[in-house]
Amino acid sequence: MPTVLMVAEKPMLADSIAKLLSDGRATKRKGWNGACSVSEYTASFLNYSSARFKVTSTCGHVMSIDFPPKYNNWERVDPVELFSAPTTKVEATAKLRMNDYLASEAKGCDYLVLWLDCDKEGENICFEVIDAVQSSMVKPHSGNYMDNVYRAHFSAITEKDIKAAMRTLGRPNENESLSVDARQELDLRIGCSFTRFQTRFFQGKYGDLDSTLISFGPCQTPTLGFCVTRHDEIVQFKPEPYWVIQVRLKATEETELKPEWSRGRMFDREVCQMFLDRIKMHKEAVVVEVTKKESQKQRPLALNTVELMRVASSGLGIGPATAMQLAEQLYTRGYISYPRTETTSYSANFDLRGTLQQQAGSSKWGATVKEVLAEGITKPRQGDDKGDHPPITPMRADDGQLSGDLARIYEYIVQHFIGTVMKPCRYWVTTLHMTIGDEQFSASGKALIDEGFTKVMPWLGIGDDEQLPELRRGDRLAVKDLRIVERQTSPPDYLTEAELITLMEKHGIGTDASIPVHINNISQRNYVTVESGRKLVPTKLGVALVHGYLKVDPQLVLPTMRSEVETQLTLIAKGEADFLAVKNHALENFRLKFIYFVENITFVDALFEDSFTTLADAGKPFAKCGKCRRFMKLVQSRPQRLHCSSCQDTYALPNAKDGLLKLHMEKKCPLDDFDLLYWQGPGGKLSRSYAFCPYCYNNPPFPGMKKSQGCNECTHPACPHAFSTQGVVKCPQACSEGNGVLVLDPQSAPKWRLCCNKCAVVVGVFEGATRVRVSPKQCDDCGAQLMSAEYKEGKTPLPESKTSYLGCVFCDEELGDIINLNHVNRTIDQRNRQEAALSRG
DNA sequence: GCAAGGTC
Repeated sequence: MPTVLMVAEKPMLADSIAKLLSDGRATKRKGWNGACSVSEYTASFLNYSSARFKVTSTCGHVMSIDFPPKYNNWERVDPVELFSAPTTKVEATAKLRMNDYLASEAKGCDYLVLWLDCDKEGENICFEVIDAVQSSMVKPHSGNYMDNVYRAHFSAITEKDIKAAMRTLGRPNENESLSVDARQELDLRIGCSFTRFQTRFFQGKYGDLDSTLISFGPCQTPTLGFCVTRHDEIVQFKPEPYWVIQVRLKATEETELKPEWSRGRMFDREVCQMFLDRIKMHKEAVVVEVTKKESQKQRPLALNTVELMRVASSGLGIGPATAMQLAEQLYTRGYISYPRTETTSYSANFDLRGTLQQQAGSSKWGATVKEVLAEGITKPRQGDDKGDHPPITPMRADDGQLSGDLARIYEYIVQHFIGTVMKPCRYWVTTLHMTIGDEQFSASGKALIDEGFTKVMPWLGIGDDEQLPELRRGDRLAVKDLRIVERQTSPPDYLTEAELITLMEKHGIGTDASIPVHINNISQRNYVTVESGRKLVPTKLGVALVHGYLKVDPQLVLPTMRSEVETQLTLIAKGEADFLAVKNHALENFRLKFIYFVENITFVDALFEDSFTTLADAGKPFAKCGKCRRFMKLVQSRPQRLHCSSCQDTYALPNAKDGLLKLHMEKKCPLDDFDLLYWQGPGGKLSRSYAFCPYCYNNPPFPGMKKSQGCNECTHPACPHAFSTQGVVKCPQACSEGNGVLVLDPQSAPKWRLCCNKCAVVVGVFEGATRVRVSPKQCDDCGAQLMSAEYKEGKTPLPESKTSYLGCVFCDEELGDIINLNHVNRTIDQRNRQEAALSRG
């Protein structure tokens, strides 16, 4: 009996496929990588009356593309090289060990059936799976491995579709896969080369440019472009005055009517005045016609991901990335169906009624649901079936466990679902046509006929205030007021997140899964900020960048940058163009663009100069330069650095966020006379800390030393700050990075501590001592340097209340708690646990 | 430290 391995794109799909194909008889077990599951059953296959089936999955892409490690040095590698550098494939998610996992499940299998999503990415993952399992599977008699590899083509996760796909297996499509390979390589080379170049060019050049990374990408940059384009429209907008005739009529005893003038806006006051003069003697308006026609507000289409993100942002004030995290949670907790889908149409056998019934007990909309169930469901509008997943729908009722934004997202999904099976909202639109003299005016209002779905989505409903008073042809209304009003044309508002999502979708920038990532990116990179109403306002960095591209090469920021490449890639997918030819052509095109951009960067820089202050104008005097003995300034915007304006030098500094940087007690480096500084990382008392010389930190003084090292790693044989004098003992953890040494942290009083100069180990010593020193003498037993400590009278924890101590803190058992090794042990425990987890995996 | 695309 042959064994057939079947692989889906995600665990959930593997489960569904196995369940459908085995009519629910499959047995399920957890895969050893912790993420996937394996379902097994027996059924017929090809000409075999009986075959053993194993259904499992990947978790998206198995592999990801990157440059080999030696190209990851931003200092040494010229970014233009990234257009020709080799690339390698690395596992997309290392901890899942997907290659090993798939290979182990494939052992002894005779056939492979690929059930990856039916799109280009899925086709590409097919070949990643093939690469992973090929050598583990049984070789076919023909000798050609691919003979036993099949591809299932399905357009919905329904019994009918999945079973049909199983009956009509095809082969994986290499061209489609190649088009994705090309896309990946282009994105990598283009994105990384531009990002590295512009980051290195601008970073450190300006004082208030707050960004450690100035990224560029074929999706994120056009996304930013949309926001800046709107910003430009607002800034460039010139308000123009215009005039209208405004009239107030007495409609009934209590109500007034303010109809609109048929000529609308007049951009010439004199002309407007002329019209007013012609009619101002009239004391009445005459109703000349009343039209009344029925209109409808359409129900929503079944909910997909992009629409959920839009509503979350504009209606609930929840950003797309957060909205998707919440939706993911609702899904894993069983409240809603799979939240990543493009489909806006329910399949023919979708249990609308059953889904609706689950909501009948709700205190919020139970009554409405019962009405709909009693009257009967209205057939939903016809949406688009993309064949991926069913629309997002509730799967079970709220059991009171949901709160906050999680509950709000859930409630919206329920309301939206109920809305799709209700009637449209019907209303009358009444329009009154009136004349005052020869001028025409009109007013229109809405009156509800049937609220339909707006009963459950009340914010879309028609308000009572939209009604007009009952009037008939021939009615005369007294003019209460007639005048010219001056107004101004107004600029558009900043782009909302919801509008941005729509623009991205329209131009094919990103996918439903990646749209929130791109929006997050441009905000985290400090290109835009999210303001009230989730409006996206570009920062001056965002504006300067986009204007720079527009000046040098507008294509770099236009939405067509992506779509034009996509068009080319589709030719590969269809087999109409050669993979290498298209890829190389696009690469060469962007390589030339890159070179041109580099050559013309001064044009971009000119815009930066207008927006940002130079280093010399920024920052505050901080520490003295060893060369000129003048104060260097500390520039605090990220990445923080020191700048000497007289020497025109800039020195990089330790750059973790929230760390503490200060002068090191007015001490100087004996090598270069620079003021020494002291750095404590963001973890407070548990993080590494050390003294360092800003010059040596950037220009390692001795062979074997690297950049970014402090005095605690300096090999100076005699300097009082170097580890040769301040080091106490080899790190007890034998840290992986090499020969770690515990070095006295010179500014740690009163919680004195030793920090390993290689790893995260921290040892507390002599807490409360007024003075702690490392002695030049060594312990005869263990070889550690002796340490001395001094305490104030009455405040000493030392044995026999002594106030001073000299000895080996590691051998002297009398010291007890005065030496605190807790953190060492904790670090070692952590490491052991990690290693154990890895070897188990 | 970099892209965009899958999904956990």
